[in-house]
Amino acid sequence: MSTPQGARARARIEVTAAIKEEARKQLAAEGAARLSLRAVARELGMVSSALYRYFPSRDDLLTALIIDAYNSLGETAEAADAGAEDIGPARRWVGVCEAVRGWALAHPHEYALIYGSPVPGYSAPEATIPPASRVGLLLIGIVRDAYGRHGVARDRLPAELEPEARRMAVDLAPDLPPEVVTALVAAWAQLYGLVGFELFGQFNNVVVEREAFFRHAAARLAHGVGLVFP
Amino acid sequence: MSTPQGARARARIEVTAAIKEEARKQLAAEGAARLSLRAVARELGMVSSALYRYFPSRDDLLTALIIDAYNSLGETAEAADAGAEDIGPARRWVGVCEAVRGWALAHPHEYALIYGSPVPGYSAPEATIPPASRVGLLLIGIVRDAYGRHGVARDRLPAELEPEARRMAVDLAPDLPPEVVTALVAAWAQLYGLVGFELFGQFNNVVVEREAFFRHAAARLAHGVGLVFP
DNA sequence: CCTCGAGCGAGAGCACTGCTCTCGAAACCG
DNA sequence: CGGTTTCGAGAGCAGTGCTCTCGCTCGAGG
Repeated sequence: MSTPQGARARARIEVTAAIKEEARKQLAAEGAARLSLRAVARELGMVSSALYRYFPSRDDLLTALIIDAYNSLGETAEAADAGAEDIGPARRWVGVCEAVRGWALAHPHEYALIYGSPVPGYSAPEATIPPASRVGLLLIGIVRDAYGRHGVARDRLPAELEPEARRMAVDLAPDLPPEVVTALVAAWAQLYGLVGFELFGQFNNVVVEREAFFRHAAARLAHGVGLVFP
Repeated sequence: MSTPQGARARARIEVTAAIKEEARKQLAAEGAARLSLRAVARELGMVSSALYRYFPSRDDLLTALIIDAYNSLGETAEAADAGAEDIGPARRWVGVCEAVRGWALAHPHEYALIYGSPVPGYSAPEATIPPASRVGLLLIGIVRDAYGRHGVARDRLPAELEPEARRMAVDLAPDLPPEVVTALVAAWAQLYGLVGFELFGQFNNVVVEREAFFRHAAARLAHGVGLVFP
């Protein structure tokens, strides 16, 4: 599996990678909607129909880019948290949030591809689910660590949400209290609200010092899931 | 201005409205990226070039739809809050949030148009700013009312954010304390994170009882800006 | 070693898009 | 009434995703 036998198989891998690379370049430059199969093929010196030997449709190419983007974001977030166990859970949380924001600012079109409006008529295939979960799992892990070491603050759930909260806890983090898991899921979504508003221009003429604003908001999110600063 | 003189001016208004209506229909059915000028013209029994007498480009038509969408959302939110002064600020806040979510679920493609990834190469014109502000202003108004009547909970800002917080307060709500305005702006963005995640499928296989989950999250947002339930 | 099928690139072509230009008819205004 | 503006129709351009066919070439099986 790691060593393709023939020259043909090797070429296929290389061409596939070259297509993705060129597509990613166009995505970064122009955005998903302006990504053109023909332009990618042109840039690679092939004819557009040849590209269909590698990706059955434009959507499949986009899906490959989506998976790569999720993994790139996940890797960035994980790298930011690596070896940071001793700075305390709240700081780790804020660090991961800042890594997500930083990645989004550096790759706006890729961020838009995965967290903006989904391409119309396009529904994410199964293969995107694990890469898409990486940041969420990382955040869960931070709270789990905190819960195990110093405990976390908790507040009560309304009765109507208790069954759902228990269900989410079983699915996502059976070792955490349901009210914490609920807060975690909400904070996860809210994080992307903050990033998206900054990225998509909703903060224009509203927030100027965005980094400081974001850091503070992320710290409040941490507080909301029960993490405390030492 | 209210009574167009000639039959020509009247016809122009009617045709413009018909174009927008048909475009909105296609937008709702297929999404912004698949909205086609030619298809709109075809459906209206005109030829595509005729449509350019009314909208100089596809982007201009989209802009008109964006403004309408902002106004529709704003109207819905304002209607939900109308005459609700006596249920208390926290309940009013949650009510407005639920109205936003309800509108988004009812008009997913229009929501994606205004709060999803911006159309590539497209930057929002001045004319979209006032309609886009309606929900934000409504939320500010609720907190202002609460502040005037019973006061709001406040927590401290980090030093690095104080100048920015004061600046935002001057711009948005000079009568509110800067830390409340800061929390308000963050909550405003976070609200759209919650709605967007639900709408764009990020909650699939994660959150099931979405209405109850959202109500709870919105209540926590209210708490975050200092509103308390009676 | 040779052969035959599978993989591959090129090219033509289809149906579609946004947009421009021109032309003739209709409506408006002095 | 006459001149000007406004409008719809049509043709056309450059671009898109995608399909199909045609040869060439590579490589696995006999």
